[in-house]
Amino acid sequence: MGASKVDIYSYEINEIATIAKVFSHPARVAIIQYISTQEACICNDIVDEIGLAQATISQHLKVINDAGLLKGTFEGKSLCYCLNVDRFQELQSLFNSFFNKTKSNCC
Amino acid sequence: MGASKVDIYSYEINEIATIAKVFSHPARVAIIQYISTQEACICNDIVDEIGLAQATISQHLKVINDAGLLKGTFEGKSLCYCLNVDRFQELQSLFNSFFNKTKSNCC
DNA sequence: ATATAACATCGTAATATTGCAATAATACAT
DNA sequence: ATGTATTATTGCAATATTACGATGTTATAT
Repeated sequence: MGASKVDIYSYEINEIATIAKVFSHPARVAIIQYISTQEACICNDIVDEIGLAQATISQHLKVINDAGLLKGTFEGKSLCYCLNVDRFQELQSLFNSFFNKTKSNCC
Repeated sequence: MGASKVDIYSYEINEIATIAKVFSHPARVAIIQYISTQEACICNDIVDEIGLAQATISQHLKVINDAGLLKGTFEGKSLCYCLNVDRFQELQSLFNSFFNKTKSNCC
């Protein structure tokens, strides 16, 4: 086992879980936070900033990117990672609408 | 490896990741949503409602409970699982404050 | 053309998660 | 005390995730 039974849940439920998974690792939260603080499109300070190997950071960046959270401009020899604020806010909205509609009235 | 290097991140970052992990599995999202819809404290319909074995549901409930999201009253032979709305809203606030402070100004 | 710099990808080892059957524990009823 | 119903725990197998070194790839600089 070890595989989630994705097919038995609704689209919305899987969507929430997928979003949450992106933020479920501290390295990814740290990367997202760090990227957002940079005024200029600075790149591989991420590796220096966070104490993980370049391959590992790249792996996490892929997960973040797959969620649509990166907006990169590719200039010169260094790629540029920026937060896709529109998408970021979209995820926030999705999460909030899930939270807002989940109100218990028992106990 | 496979173990997250938790010690290299700030408390807040680990907190966000820990919260997100609770919601990162569709079964847990479904359980939380289902519990919230029940007016009375209904219990092990969860197993019938979601298509997983009782042991698996119990395991997921433990994760949800460890996050402080359950408020149970123990009456009769069946335990009662209710959503702890206060804690739920607390998590929502923590998440939102993370999202609100993460605003990119690049690209 | 070669070197270098910055990322991505591959392969692999270690750990975590998911899921279930079997079993234990608990609370109530008889 | 014994039986029954409900939930928890244990043990195990399968898969996923995390992390890193090694190697590719791509774009510039010389």
